Amino acid sequence: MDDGRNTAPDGGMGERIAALSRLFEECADVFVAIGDRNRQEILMNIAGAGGEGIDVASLAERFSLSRPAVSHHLKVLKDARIVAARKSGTQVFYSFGMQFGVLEKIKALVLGIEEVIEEKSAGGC
Amino acid sequence: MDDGRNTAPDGGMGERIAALSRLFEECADVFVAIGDRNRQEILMNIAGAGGEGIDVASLAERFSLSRPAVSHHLKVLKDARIVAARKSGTQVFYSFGMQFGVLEKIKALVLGIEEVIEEKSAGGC
DNA sequence: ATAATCGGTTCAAATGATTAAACCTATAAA
DNA sequence: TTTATAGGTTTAATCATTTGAACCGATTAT
Repeated sequence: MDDGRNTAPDGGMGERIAALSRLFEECADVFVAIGDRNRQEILMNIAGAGGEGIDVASLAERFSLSRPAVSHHLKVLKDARIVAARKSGTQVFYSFGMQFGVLEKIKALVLGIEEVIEEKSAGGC
Repeated sequence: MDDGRNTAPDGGMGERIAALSRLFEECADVFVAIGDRNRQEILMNIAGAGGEGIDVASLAERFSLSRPAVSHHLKVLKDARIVAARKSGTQVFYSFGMQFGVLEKIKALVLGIEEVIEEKSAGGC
């Protein structure tokens, strides 16, 4: 039952695609988060801010963006586990922190894509 | 005004962040493309379709999506160099083709992120 | 030639994302 | 206590994206 040529067979290739699909789904919020230009620049400012991180007001005044807008983007980045928030007094310092399995998933995704591409060029002979 | 604490940290780190920022910007359209759930599923169907690819009508009937909608998503994926289009008669077959430097840029991005993270944890002492 | 099919494009409507003002909570200082 | 500051949340407006109907060009068959 596994001479799988086309669509999505139950055998080897289908399983691989299914795993890849799962990874894509798990990374969706990350891609949405880092696909936006404003959030990319916010993220780069956070990344360049040193280990202490950077507070929201300092970020806001760099982008001609309102604080609520920056706050919203920070929430998107935080929910995607791309940045971490550390509270200190009345202010909140955001720091670059993709290390919570996010990077590993992206790396697994890239690897999965490469495998599928290899499988394709190998199956063409 | 700028005593080098906030904006673009001096020396090596600033250069690294700048390079990372450039990569982020170059990958933006890719992230937007694969951040969308519909496009992810379309992409997975293309990836599981074999080397010949899959035509638009076949894709459209799998998603309870109109053909123009699918066509739109395919354009987004194609513009981001994630899929390739091959014309055959009246129909167009789309195939998975991230190999036009896209994957390399993502890998460079991941590497750059890892470097920044390492730099951060090393610079804390 | 006409007719039929496939798929891209245009356009307007619906949906979703971004934005800033106003407001609320929490912490710090007076 | 009161006052001030930082930042998150809510709301309403604006903007971008998504969607399908209608249409168009290209290709194939009759």
